[in-house]
Amino acid sequence: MSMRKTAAERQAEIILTALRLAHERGPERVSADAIAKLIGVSQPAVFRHFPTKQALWMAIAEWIGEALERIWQRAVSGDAPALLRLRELLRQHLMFIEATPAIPAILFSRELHSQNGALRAFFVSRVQRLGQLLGGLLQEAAREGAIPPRTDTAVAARMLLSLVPGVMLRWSLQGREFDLVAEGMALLELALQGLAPTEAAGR
Amino acid sequence: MSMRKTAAERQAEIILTALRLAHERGPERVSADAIAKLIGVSQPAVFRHFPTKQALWMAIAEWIGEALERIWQRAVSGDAPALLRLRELLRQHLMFIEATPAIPAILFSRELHSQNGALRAFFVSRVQRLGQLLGGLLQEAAREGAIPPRTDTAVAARMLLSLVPGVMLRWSLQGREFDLVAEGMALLELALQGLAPTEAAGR
DNA sequence: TATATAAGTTAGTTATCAATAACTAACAAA
DNA sequence: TTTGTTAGTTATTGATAACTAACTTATATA
Repeated sequence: MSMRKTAAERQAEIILTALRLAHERGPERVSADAIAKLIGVSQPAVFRHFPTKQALWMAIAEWIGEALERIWQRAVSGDAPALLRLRELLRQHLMFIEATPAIPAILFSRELHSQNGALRAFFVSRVQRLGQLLGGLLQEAAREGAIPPRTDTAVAARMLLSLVPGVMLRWSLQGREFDLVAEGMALLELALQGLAPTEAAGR
Repeated sequence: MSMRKTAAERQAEIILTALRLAHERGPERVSADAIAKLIGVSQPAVFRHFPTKQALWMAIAEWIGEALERIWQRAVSGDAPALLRLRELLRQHLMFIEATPAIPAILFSRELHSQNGALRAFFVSRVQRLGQLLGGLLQEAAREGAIPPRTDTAVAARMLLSLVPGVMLRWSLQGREFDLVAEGMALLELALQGLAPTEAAGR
């Protein structure tokens, strides 16, 4: 009957269960009690591994942040043309979100927006990090001649940085009834047309 | 000491106070008790005017929906070129959101995303309504020759429909430290460049 | 194999929430 | 001036939340 686990195992279990709950019932319903019941321990056991609820949210955020960083790094480092790498980065990014549906729920949650300042700061830093990566790829694309050299890559990066969460929000609001990756990539292509050097080179 | 008000007055007062609380403390903290304390009545008085909490949220949503509809109508109906009316519509839309900062808080709230199905359905219908108006303006613009006639106006409308909440989310996440209207309009211009008939006609 | 320690338990506390029951005071119209 | 309606009250309930104190047991290793 003794199903004791190491702290590291239990912490991972708690984080994954919290992600599941955040998606299924909403971030607000991620309670220590709900997690405990799902993994088969008592409610205070959760607080043994995370001293406060806020600490648990930070651990969840870091889990997401590390996963995203791996995805971004893999896409950025490559020798394909910059615009292709940018497409691939956003495609992988959207695929990860589709596979981890708790992310929109957490990103849009009040836990983030009004309650937990540290959590918000962490996500802001991740958004800015993505902005830097996109900006860098756009600058490379400008040097490669794939987009006009006069393009304001900072504004263009911020446009993509708005487009991605925007389509996520619509996806979340409409009950995930359209294909997030397909829709996101379609909107990306349309946005990139505006940066194409000539009418014909939109491809 | 008797500060009795008519039901209509009290209902309006409750809705406006709820909007204020949704912004200041987050939609989750919009409790009957908090509202009651702010307007100087007892907590059950709130439930006299709205039978359930959900009914209050629906009334809040309808208040927002009606305000937006007025703004959209004013911008759509006019005789300026369609693309100018589209810019004006989105500018007025963003100005209203800047003046009513509870809207992003509610739009991203769990109240909307996981809890209150009727509320979510209402906001989805409002988003679709905006999509129709934008799509209509883009079709007009295509007929006027302001954008290429082959443009897929439905996809373009959905791009704008993602861009707007996306910039709202970034604004909200970053603690409203940039100018929502200026940033939104800058991103809109960049997005419209992609639809411009020729390189030179980007203006 | 003893034992320290880390992983867990039971049994609480305090706070906040939506909602209801039972009642009262203001008011408008017949 | 009576009478029905409506806006309000106080008091309470039942859930659910985060968190804590005090105690117990599994397990790795000296």
